[in-house]
Amino acid sequence: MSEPARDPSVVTRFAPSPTGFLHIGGGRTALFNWAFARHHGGKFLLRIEDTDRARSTPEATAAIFEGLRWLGLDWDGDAVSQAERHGRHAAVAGSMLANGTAYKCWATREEIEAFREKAKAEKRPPLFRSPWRDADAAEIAAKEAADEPYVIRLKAPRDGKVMVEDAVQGSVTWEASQLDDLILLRSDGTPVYMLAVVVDDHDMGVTHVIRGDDHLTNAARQSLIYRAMDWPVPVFAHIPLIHGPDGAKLSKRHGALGVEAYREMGYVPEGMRNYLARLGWSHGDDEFFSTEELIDWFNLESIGKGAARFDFAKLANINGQHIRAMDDDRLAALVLDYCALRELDLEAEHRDMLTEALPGLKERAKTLAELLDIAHYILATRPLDPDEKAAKALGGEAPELLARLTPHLRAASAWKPGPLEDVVRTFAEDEGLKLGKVAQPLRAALTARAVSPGVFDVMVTLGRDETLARIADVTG
RNA sequence: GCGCCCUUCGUCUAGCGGUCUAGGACGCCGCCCUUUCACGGCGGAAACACGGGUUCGAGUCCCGUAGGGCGUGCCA
Repeated sequence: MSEPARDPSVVTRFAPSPTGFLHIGGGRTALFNWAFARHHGGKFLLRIEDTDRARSTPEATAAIFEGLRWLGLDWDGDAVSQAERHGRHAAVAGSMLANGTAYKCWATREEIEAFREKAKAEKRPPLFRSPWRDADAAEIAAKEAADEPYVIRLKAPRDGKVMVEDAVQGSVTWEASQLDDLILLRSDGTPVYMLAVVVDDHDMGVTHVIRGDDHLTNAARQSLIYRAMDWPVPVFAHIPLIHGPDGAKLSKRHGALGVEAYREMGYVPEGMRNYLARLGWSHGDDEFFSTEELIDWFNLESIGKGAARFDFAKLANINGQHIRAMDDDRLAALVLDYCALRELDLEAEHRDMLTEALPGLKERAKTLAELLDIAHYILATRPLDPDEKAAKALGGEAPELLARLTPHLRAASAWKPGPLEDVVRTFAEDEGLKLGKVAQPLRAALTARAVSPGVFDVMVTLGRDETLARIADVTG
C-alpha cells in the first residue's frame, strides 16, 4: 500500500490558551497536529496563547505542559509565549496601516453598540461599519491632533467572496459582506487574538493549521490578514468538535475533563492516543493500533466532517487492549507512576509481588484503577475483609472444606503453580467435587474477592506462609 | 436573525455511482472454552434523517426540509 509522500517542511503547532488544564478536546487537537508533523518528519511547535493576561498564570501553562508530556506529545523547541510578542504584533498592525489595508477608528463603544442595535432592529447583520474607514483626511488629522484613543481595524473587502481552502471541510465561501472590519489592535495598543495568531503562525513558519472547526469562520478573517500582509496562507484543517454522549456540547459530567482526570482514572497514554485518534479519524477497519502505526498512517484526508461523541466504554476497551498488549516493564512503570499519583505508598515487598503478578492482572483490567483493585490481595493485609461475593463463597461447608485441604497444601512437593494445582485437583477428586468447588472458596479466602488471577498463581505470589495464614483465618 | 458546517447500526466508523441483500469495532444478547473474572472463539439483534431530482443504476452527485453544531466581542 502506498502512503502519501513525506514532507519534512511541514510545520504544525498547538496553540492552547492556558485555562488551568489541558482539555480533552485540546488534547486531541494536539495529537492530530503532532501525528501529522511526525508523519511527515516535520516540526510540531507549541505556543501558549496568553494574550489574556488575567487568565494566564505560570501554573496554567505548566498544566498544559504536563498534560502534553503525559500524553507523550513532544514538541520541538521552546514553547512560544504569545504575550511576549505583542511588540511584533503591533508592528504588523503598523505595517498594515502603512500599506492601506488597515485604518484607525475612533468610534466609541457606545457608537458601536448603537449601530448594532439598529442593525438588528432592521434585520440586517449586526456588523459594525465604521465611518472612519472612509473619513477624510481633515477629520482624521483632527482626531490625531486631539490625541484621542483609537483602535486599528482591518480594511476588509466589502464586495465579492472570501474563500478558504480547507483540507477537511473542502472549499468554504463567505460573502465579503458577512465579514466585518475586525479590530487588530485595541485602543490600549494590545493586539487582538485574530492578529496575534496570524502573525505568530507566519513568524513561526507554520504550514498547516489543524484546529477545532469552531475556528472555521476565523479562518476567513485570518486569510484576509495574510493577504493584507502578502503572506502565504497556511493549509487549514478544521477538525470537528467532540460532543458528549447526548450529542450536545461536551460538559464536565461526560468527559470534558482535563487529560489529567483521565490519568487519574487509570487510562494509559497509549490507550488515550489510540482512542482520541479514532475520534474523527480512521484508517480503514483498524481500531487498535500502536503510536508508531498512528504516525505512519495519519493523514488529513481521512478526517471525518461530523462531530464525534465521547464514549467511555470504548475508551475503556481500547485502554484495556493496550494494557494487555503492553510489555511488563512498561506496565510496571505505569503502575508505579499511578500509585504515586494516587499517593499509595507501596512497600518494597508489595511492589515486587505486584510486578510479579502483572501478567495475571493485566488480562483483567481495563484501567490501572481496576488493575489495582484486582491486586487487592497483594496490597491488603490480614485479616482480609471479604466483599459480598467472596463472603458468599466462604459460607456453608467452605471453612471445613478448606480445613481438610490445608494439610495437603502443607505437604505440597513445591510451592509452584503446577504442583499446587495437582494437590488441589487430587483433593477435589477425593472429595468427589469439581475443581471449581474447591478453587472458588480458596480464592475467596486468599483474595477476599470473587475475581482474581488464577488461584495457583495467587498462592505463589502470596507465598506459602501467607497463603496458609489466610486460609487459617477463615477456617478458624 | 444572519452566515458557515454537519447527518450510515445506541456509539466510533468503512463506503469516494454498480463488487451494499451496507463491512469493522465498542456496547448488548446467546453459545463454546474455563478454577473465578477476564481473554479468546462462534453466532445474533442493530443504520444509509426525510422528500424531490440527475442517472440504465444513488448510502455515494444536485436541490429542498428537518434536526444538530459552530460563528456572529476592544474573548481566545
